[in-house]
Amino acid sequence: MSDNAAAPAPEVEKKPSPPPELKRSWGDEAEEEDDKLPPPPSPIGEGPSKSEVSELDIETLKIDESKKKVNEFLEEPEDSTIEAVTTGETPYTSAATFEELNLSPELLKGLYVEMKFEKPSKIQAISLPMILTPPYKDLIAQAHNGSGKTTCFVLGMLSRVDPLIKAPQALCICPTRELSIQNIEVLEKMGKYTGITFECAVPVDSGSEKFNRNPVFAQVVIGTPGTIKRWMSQRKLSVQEMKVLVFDEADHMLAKDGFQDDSLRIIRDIRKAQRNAQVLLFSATFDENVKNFVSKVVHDYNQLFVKKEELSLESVKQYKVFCPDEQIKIRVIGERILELGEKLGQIIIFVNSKKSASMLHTALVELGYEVTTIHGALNHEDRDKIVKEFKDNLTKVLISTDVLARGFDQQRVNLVINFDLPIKYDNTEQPPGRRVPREPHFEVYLHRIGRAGRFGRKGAVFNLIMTETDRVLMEKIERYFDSPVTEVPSWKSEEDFAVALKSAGLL
DNA sequence: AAAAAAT
Repeated sequence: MSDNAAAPAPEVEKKPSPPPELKRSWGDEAEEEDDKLPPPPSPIGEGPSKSEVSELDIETLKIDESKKKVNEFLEEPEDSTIEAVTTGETPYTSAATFEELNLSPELLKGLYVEMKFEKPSKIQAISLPMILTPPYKDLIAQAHNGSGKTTCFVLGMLSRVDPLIKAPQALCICPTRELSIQNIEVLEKMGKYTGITFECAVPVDSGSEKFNRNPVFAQVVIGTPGTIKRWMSQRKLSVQEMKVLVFDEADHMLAKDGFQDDSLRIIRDIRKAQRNAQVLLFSATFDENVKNFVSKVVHDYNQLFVKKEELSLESVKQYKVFCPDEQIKIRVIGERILELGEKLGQIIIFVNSKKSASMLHTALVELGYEVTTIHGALNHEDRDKIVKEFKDNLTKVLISTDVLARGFDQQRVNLVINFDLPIKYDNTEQPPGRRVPREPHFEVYLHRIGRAGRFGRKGAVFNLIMTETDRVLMEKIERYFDSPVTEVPSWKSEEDFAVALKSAGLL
């Protein structure tokens, strides 16, 4: 099951010595540490960029006097990107240090020693008091990609668990098995000294999952909707002691074309047993529709939002390349980008369909490039293996469907390629026969490019534009985020790509 | 028409 080896809580150690300067180049790191992740660039949570760190000085949150009031965050003006709305009488004070949060010494040790955190990142400073202060209100929290959302809710879950109660008390639901596993790994690390038990609720391939699995005693459960629902309906997962329910990628989990039905059902069942269970919704994106809907799902809630124009597009340099046909798109990837080989970090190439993934995989392999591919039609074992190889830096180029668009965290990825632009398919309620012009999927676009430039590192995206439709989609994306995408003048020019990557800080 | 999860 999990980490039960509760070491007798040693003294919480003093903060670790200041982190190494992060001036070394990406390539250097990759060569030196084939096996390990490079050290995080900053000790601040999953922290903001370095520049942000130095000026980060979180002030007291305003106490809301009336029913519902908007607190513009009292950061330096240029830094005031997070807007908080609180309800009720509870005053919240932004946490400048982890000590202020009344965490257990064991949990603090995990933060300092295992996670190498020094003080809360901005989103953590603001959201953690809201999560941890009674009465435990629901929360809708939006924050930038790679800004430390995961650590927020993992820390939230760990600190709300009563170590003495050996039953599930916190549940986190994620859209994919990959994200569930990743989140479990964070929880394991952060909670290492707490002795809090956990289990990952994702489907397993073969017969290893017996007909009659044992009831879950783990205190924290993280997994995908189907498996969690099954465990609940089979009475293997008790919700009697449930205190916290987290939805990672909450906008997708509650979207009609996402996991809305499953999610609502799980919320309902938990609330039936525990009326006051706290519901936490986290995502980098909440479009207006979803925002409206989710506000009906949560009860008395606080919220944190970021303007879409300010959502993480700064650290990732965006490019578009016009390619006459599909063959050229493939050649651009091979001859213009993958040729640069060792000079680049890891790369994810996003496609819109499994078919597209297989096609591209075959084509690139035929051209002699080493790539691996992941999508939902592979068996679970293979998926896990491909992700593990990529995370261990054993493979450099990963072709993926949107299964990895959200949340996937691999710090060495600094380049994303959109072989296909993300499209919305849910043009629902159209009169028959009427074709609606294709819309880009803005949220997916943002999530995809958020795979590069994690933690304020440099990153770039190449959007391969082939048809007139692509061109229009690209324009809409630029307009939506109010962020121009630089054109690579000619797909034929190696120089043009080198210039682009240099300017993005990757070469 | 897509993807994902799972039945």
